[in-house]
Amino acid sequence: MRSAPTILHLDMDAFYASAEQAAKPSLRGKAVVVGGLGPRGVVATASYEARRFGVHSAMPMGQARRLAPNAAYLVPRFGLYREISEQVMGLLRELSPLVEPLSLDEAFVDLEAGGVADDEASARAVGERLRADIKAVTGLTGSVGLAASKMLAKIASEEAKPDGLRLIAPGTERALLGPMSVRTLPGVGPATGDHLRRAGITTVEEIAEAGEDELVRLLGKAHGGSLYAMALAHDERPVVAERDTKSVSVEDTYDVDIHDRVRVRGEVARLADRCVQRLRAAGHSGRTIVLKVRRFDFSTLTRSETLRGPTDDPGVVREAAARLLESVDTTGGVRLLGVGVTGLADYTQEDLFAQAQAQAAAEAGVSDEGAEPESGGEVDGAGGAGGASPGAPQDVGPEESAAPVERRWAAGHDVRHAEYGHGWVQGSGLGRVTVRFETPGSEPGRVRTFRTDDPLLVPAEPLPLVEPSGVAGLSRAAGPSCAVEPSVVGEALPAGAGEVAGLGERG
DNA sequence: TCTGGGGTCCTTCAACGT
DNA sequence: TCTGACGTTGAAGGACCC
Repeated sequence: MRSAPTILHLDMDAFYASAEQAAKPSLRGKAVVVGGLGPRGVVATASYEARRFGVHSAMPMGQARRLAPNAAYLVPRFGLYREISEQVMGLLRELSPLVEPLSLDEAFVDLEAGGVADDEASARAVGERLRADIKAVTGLTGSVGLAASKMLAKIASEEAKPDGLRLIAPGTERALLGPMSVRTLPGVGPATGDHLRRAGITTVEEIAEAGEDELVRLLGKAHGGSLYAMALAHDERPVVAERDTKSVSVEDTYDVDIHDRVRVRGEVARLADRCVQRLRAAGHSGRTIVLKVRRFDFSTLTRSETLRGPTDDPGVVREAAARLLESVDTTGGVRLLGVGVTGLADYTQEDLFAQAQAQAAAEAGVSDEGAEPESGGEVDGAGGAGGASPGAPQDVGPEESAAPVERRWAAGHDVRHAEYGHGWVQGSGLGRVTVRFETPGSEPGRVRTFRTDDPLLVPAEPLPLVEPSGVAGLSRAAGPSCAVEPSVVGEALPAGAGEVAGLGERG
């Protein structure tokens, strides 16, 4: 363990919900819940106002709605969150080359490696400046934990929430950790927590007292050993800036269980294609295809098949997934299907095959006529199903389709109206869409309702939460006027005042 | 209205090669 | 030729995290 608290853990406060509140002035100070709005959705993030009603992450959305019926319910906008995240990660990288992002809203930073802090005072100063910079650049708050190890820095940031900074001074760790619940330690979830509780262990101190042998007996070598070390505040894990992806997968939970075997096959093929798109976008291929099936009773099973070489061919993945499906009984219905690829490589078997062919041809002194299957020199799709070269997705976006598509307005998404300007979808249904016209820098705006096919209404990109000048907090007064008098089609939706519904999402 | 989506890591067991 | 030990790999499931 290092002797100074120079590991920093940053955790943005209620990130998705805070981003939505920053983007939508009318939601500030209100209960906001972000997550899947379908019948089987769960909460991704709840604002602190919503948490007062008992709403928390991973809670079924139906339960959240019962607890906080008047909260604003929004679908996540990962594009927006990713942009904010990149700004935040940029600030972290100014502190040190060793930044380890854990998710869009969380990261570790090795301050010592950055040469910006080597003792308690300098670490604290860096942490406070970082929080101020994040606020200025994004308009959002983050909590900072500082300690001598990753585990302790994470615990510290948790203690600092919301909008705070906590430093755990070296030498005080054991006393601090001792009375805490075992669930505080990373790697202790509901199952391990129960396991330990049945053995009479509920606090970190009791783990330390039980001894390593007992922990290993209870939880196995790897888990027990690491947990015992953590209980003693020993955590030597380094901050790792670059992590290789190990697998790529996609999965869908269906609003209603699927019973029709033909439909199941179709969904698996569709998921296989989506998975390959993601795989290619990441510049990977993979050798092991995994099919995941969650049945009507929530039992989950996986089937996998390892190919002779890595592939990024949609046809090959589709066929493998279809073969795997044949060994699964889906009578009774399935609620979730997933397709994944592991054993990743950054080349494909087809690449190697082509290389070998080209090499053989060169050595034999023959031209490459006939040996080159595609003009670009890259080989694709031994199965013949693909057609696009790697890195060039063959699917065209829906905007290129000539046929008119029924317009869907997702709750919370940005729109622009030719007359009223920028706003966001507050709800939709029954052929109507309700829009609140406001921007991050404006006062809370007014609500208008339109027909869903109103030609003056178009989807829009999210606006920056803070004016690009970087002068935070000063831009509010100069917000665009939303006081345009209404000449509005239709009336407000029959939802209660102030309620934001996700009607129309997911049908 | 019970229980998302995308990951990582670990454990157990079986098959297989040496 | 048979057998046991051992390591590796693959398959499946479970737990955990954000």
